Parts: sequence; structure tokens; C-alpha cells
Amino acid sequence: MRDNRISEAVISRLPKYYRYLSELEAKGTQRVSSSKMSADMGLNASQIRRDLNCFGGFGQQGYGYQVNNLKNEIKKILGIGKKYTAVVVGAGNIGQALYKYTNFAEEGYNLAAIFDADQSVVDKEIDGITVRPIEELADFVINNEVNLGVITAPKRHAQRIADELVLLGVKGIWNFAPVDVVARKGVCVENVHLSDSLFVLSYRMRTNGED
Amino acid sequence: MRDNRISEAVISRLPKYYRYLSELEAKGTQRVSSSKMSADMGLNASQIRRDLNCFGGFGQQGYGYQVNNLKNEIKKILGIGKKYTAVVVGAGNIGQALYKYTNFAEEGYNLAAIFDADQSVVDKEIDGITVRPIEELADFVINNEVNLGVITAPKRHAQRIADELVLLGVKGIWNFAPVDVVARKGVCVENVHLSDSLFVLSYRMRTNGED
DNA sequence: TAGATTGTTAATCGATTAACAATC
DNA sequence: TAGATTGTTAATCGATTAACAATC
Repeated sequence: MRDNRISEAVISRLPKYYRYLSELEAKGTQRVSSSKMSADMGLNASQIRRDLNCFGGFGQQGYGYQVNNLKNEIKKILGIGKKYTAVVVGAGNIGQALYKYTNFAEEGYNLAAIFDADQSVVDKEIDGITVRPIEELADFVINNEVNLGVITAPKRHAQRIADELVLLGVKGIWNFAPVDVVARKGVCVENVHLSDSLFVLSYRMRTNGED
Repeated sequence: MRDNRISEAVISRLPKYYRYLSELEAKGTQRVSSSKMSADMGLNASQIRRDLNCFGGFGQQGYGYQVNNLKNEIKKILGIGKKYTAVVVGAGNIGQALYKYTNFAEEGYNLAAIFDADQSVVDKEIDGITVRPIEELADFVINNEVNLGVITAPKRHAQRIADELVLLGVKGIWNFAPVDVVARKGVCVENVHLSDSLFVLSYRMRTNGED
């Protein structure tokens, strides 16, 4: 049943399914129907069945979906649990926060080191690990088979850092600088723009009700 | 020209226009056409003109758009520059990072205080300001006319905190806990799921090229 | 005026939803 | 078997893109 092209819209809903099913699993729920999911998640039941069928027929007519099984299928689809080795470039507020955040490690995303160009933060201890000088980035990426780069540096350096990381062989860039970083075909980029989401919130607060 | 209902898709592109126009303005560029914007931003020129026309006729035939003027219009539309007073609830990694991040303050979003329920972090200094005990939240929100709540607490507390903030009168919730917080009509919610974006990245890295 | 580029309508495309036959 | 619910096709809806008349 695997379609050859999955739309962005479908992909962006997968993490939400994964979160929901993890909750159900934690509660010990065995089975779930698309109509139950629909009611709980506020998505159309047809859409849920259609989304899931992009990747395979995980359900059973007259029964629904096995919670644990479906969760694990989506986990596999998303590539969660595969081992990723990442570096964080930029030891500012967000960089440090992500680096210290342990939930990612639990899902298999190992943030192995954090780098900065600013000598005044280099060698500063964060949770027992030291901020490394940017000069060591290349060696570290190569020696540790790093495949994922997290960019938390200032905007003006973001693209240059991305280019270097790509050159060093990383296959994914998770960028937090407020600029759309680009990379050559074959390297995946996710731009996370926190302020964009704040602006959308502020738009809604301003226009609430009317408009 | 103001349409009565602006789609989510259009709204989500506004911050990107704002970022782009700010760059142009910083470079001293006076005017820009939709085709130039299209080339630079990777969006269709028709779409850009249509998006902008949801809010008014900002351009001029044969000329294009005045960069500075258009930027300011979008700024107004997004409600940037209005004064918002926010509290951060949850002084973990992400909470501290957002609280310390000064860019928001520059745009008019004043993160006035940070709270936590955990006694071991309360009274800890962060950039000269102290983490306040959660017990003081209600008084602070009321006395300082806080209209925006930032939730960076653990998942299991997120909805309860949101409910309390709403009860105290905030008009917007910016939630970073990995759960979709809901609020009554009239209160706006933006759920930022960092791990969702990491999962989408990891999906792309896994399926790159094929699928 | 001629050239350029918007604002806007019409055409296309894709995503969502409804409906239902298949089947557990 | 009867009831429930999926998988999937068909219908609808909305968003994107193309085209072009309006106009600076």
C-alpha cells in the first residue's frame, strides 16, 4: 500500500499520532478505532485512516488498531529509535537548553557535543560537559560519525555553519537561527523559527473573534 | 480589500515575509516586486500578491512594493510592537533559555517573570532575576496585567497551568510542553512541539531520495 | 506613451471529507 | 451470522497557480 509520494501534510501529523498513541499505551489501552482517535485528537476519522494507509494496512476491519503495534509502526516510519549522533553549534541560551534536554537522548538522539566560537564561553561547564571551541568541530564530526547538526548560533553565521556541517558529511540540519538555512539535495533541513510561532500567536491575539 | 477569513496557510507565511522584508530593509533596499520576492523566497509570485492582498493593496502597479512600508504593514498585521507582558511557567532548560533570550523583548514581548514549583530552583538567580515560587503566580499575573503565558513545565502539568493562566486572564498561551494544550474560545494557543520537528527531520533523513 | 507590475478572476491542483464495499 | 470498522474510491472543498485586465 506504500504510496510513492507522501505529502508534507501527512508527515507533519505523524508525530501527533505518535504522541497520542504513546499516551494510550501508557494508560494500558489495547485497541483504538479511527473514530475514537478522531474524537480525542480533533482530526477527521477518514483522514486518520487515509494517513495511516499511506504506510500500510495497520488496522483490522471490525476491530480497529492495536495501540502498541500502531505506535511502533509510526515510530519506525519516523525513524525514532535509530541512533543519531548530533552536535550542537552555538552555546547560547537555546543551544545550552537543547544540549541539556535529556528527552532527546531517550529517543535515540545523542547530542554528543556543543561548540561555540566565543572564547568566553568555551571551556565553560554545562552539566559536567564542556563547551568545545569551534575549531575542533571538524575533527569531532568526522571521528564520531556525527550525522545530525543542530544550529543554535546567531543568524549571520547559520548558513556558513550549515555549509561546513554538510561538507563534513552530516545528513540532517536542525536549525534554530531565524533564517531559512538551505542545503544541497540529499541533506535534510528543518528550520525551527520560534519567533514565527510567537508572531502567529500575537496575530491571533490581536484579531481574536473579528477578522 | 480585507477578507473576512484569512486562512492558516496565509497567516503562517506572514512571519516569513516579515523576516525577508526586514533583511531587505537592513540592506537599504527601497522597493521590491513580487517576482523578486518569489525568486528570493521560493514562493510563487501570484501567491505572494494574493497573500498580501488579503490585508490591503500595499503595492503599486508598475512599481512593486515599498520595502519599508510593506514591512511595517506586516508588522502591524502580526501585532508585533504592541506591548505584551508575559510570564514563563517552568524554569527548566527551555524555560530559562526563553526567559533569557533578549530578542523577544526587543520586539515588545516582555517576559516579566519566571516561575517554578520546584523549591530547589526557586530563588536561583538567572541573569540577575530570580525564579519565583509558583504560589506567587496569581498575584503577579493580576498585578502586572500579564496577557501572555509561556508554558515550559513538564507535560503532566501543562494543561493545569494553562487553565490557571486563562482563569487569571491571559489572552494567549505559548506552550512548549509536548502536549496539545487547549483553552476556551477567546484565548489563543500556540503549541510548539520541538520534538515533532525533530521527528519529521528524522523521517526525512531516513527516507531521503526514495519514498 | 510604453513598460512594468499589481490586483483579481479563472483554472488547476491537491488535500480533506464522505460514502460504502470489503472483511474481520 | 450480525455488527463494527477498516481500506479505498468518489465527491467536495480549499489552496495554489496562471492569466490578464487595470493602472501606475
